[in-house]
Amino acid sequence: MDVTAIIEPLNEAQREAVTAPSRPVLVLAGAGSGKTRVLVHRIAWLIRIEGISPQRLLAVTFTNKAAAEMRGRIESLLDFPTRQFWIGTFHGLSHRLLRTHAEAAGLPSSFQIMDSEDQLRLIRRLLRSLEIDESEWAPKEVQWFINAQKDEGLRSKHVDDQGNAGRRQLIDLYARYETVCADSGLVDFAELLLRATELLQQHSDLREHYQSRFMHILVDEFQDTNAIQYHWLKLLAGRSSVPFVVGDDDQSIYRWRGARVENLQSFQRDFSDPLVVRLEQNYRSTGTILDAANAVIANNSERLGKNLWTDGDAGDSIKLYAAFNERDEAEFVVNRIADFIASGMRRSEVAVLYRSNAQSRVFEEALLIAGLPYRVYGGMRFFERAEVKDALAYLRLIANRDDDPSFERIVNVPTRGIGARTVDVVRQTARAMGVSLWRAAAAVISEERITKRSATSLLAFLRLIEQLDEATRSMSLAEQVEHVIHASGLIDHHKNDKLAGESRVENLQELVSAAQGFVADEDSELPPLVEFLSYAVLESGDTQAEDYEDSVQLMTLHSAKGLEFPVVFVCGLEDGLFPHQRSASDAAGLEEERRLCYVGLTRARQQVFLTYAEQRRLYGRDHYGTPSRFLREVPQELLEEVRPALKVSRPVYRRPSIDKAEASGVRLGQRVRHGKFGEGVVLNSEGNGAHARVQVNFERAGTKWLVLAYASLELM
DNA sequence: TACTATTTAATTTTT
DNA sequence: TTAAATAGTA
Repeated sequence: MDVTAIIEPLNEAQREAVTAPSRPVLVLAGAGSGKTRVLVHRIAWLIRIEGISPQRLLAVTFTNKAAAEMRGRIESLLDFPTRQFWIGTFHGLSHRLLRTHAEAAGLPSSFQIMDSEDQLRLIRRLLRSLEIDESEWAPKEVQWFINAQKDEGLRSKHVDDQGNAGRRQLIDLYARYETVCADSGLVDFAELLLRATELLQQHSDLREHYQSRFMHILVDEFQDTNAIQYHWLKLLAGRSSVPFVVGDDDQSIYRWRGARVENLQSFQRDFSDPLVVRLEQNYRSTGTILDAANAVIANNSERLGKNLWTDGDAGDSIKLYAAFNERDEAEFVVNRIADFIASGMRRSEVAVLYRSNAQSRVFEEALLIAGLPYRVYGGMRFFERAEVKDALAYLRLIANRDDDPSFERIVNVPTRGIGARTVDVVRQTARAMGVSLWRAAAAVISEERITKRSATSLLAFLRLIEQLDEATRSMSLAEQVEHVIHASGLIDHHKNDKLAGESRVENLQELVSAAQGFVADEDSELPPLVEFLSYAVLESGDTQAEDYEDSVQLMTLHSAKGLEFPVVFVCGLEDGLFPHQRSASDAAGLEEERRLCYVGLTRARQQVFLTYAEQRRLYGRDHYGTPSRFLREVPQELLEEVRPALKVSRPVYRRPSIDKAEASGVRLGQRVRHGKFGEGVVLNSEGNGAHARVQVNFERAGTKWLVLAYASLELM
């Protein structure tokens, strides 16, 4: 392979990035500007032209999907296996480091990973054992707190209580949580990163080893990195590695889970003399779509600045539909989809995007009526299904008896006469003795702390696990799984269930297939089972098994990031829904919503439809919203309002134009001042014209409904 | 222990 | 509205 094959398909900016000399590179890659191509070609360039050994490259992504795609594209471009080459997610690579250096990291060699659900269960159990009322501390909040600290790189001992008693308790819970995890040999997702970072920080020999090994470190979606990930990168890069990061500040939509766009700026400060390349030529969308997206995002401040352009056609105008209510909205969308399909388009070429998952329902119903197959993104993944997790819990307990969450999960699944009282005694004993539930169970039996009958049941459970371990020791992984799902009684348990039993049994059998298809690392000294269990957590599988049927794509704006479709519907464009009410109170939140809108628009290749509903049923109540402010940010000349053919069934309703809604000036989240009640925030509004009313939450006077025409509110 | 009634809370998501 | 979690009952 010569230079031309790598360079030929690139434009000038892409070429500049791909062929950059050995110095830090920051690629600001706009939507649809070929960022994956740049990463893949950069790697090809480094290997083929610079002659760098693949072992000396590290490529990091956020999702397994992105990692797999990159791997695939490198293989097809270079026609060369990428086995020895480190491409993976932050979590996957951290996991690899921790497995390789478990001892140095202070972890048992057979440590296991908890997913968020496991983590939440563990926290719930912790709160219960401390007799902390869940109404005082919602387990979710505690979980959020702990993860947020870890994402910032902080251990419980590092967190400042700021003289706040509530915070002090959270920190205390964090500390106890750390102890429980350590005792059970469990590691949560954030812990993978934090622990790996500490490993590199505390062991200079390892740090230097990896720093000199990885000559080049490539990072995808850099705007999504959080504090610990950035720290991780800096440690791995050291002084000698050359970082090559690709990101887009305008597509940063994960600030709420710790992502720091500022890392883009920090990068320019922390790495000397970086080359900054902007990819602004877009190969995806029509000129009209790009103009609209550029105009919307221009309302954000503190951008690094970018303007997408295309040398393609302007294309069709953007269509706007003002629906009467959410059902009318869905009907409109589905009718349009039917038109597109009638004109020869495939169903999978159309995507319906919305802000929150709850919105999918109405679209699903309408698609069902129209007989159009669809696929909803998100939801339960294979390895997250309850029955699959039960089976995995058996396997985890076989691999590690101290795994308390797994013990709790299956001690009485299927029911074997071990009731809540028995488990309670075991829990208390475990706590008093400072040992795992497994050891405590043995003690409870020998010390006769429970009834004879309970003791028999509990002993039978302990024997079962021991037997499963012994019986499967010489088996292959798949045989092992097969044996466990039968001998544990799980299969029979679900067979008895008439309702959902059949699919559960199928899923358990699917787990055997997954084990069969799992290729364990040849070099690893760990049992394949331990590796498989980690794989199951880190790569929890697809939301749905590949459905081969051509179907309309339904998803949230968040999950649409990185995808593209010829036709895109962005729905529910109402203030309060999109931008979401809960992001409306501060400027940063609003800007993130706007970026989300930008992401939505730039998913489309040919045609964008924007819709909003004047009336929307949410949580059983009708809401009368104003059209989203983002609609007003799309230049009028790019928009074409679509009106439905008049229908008899439709109530006669004066549809306020967007401009009129703007004229009222009162929007959700808007701060207002009232002569008598003082200052407050607009929570809700309904009606129009002289009847328009708004609900305002006043700081001093509480929540009130006011008629706009009389209240004379002052906008702030 | 399993089923039923009641309460509660409700962006966005990957690992 | 509705789904999920919890509390109460047979």
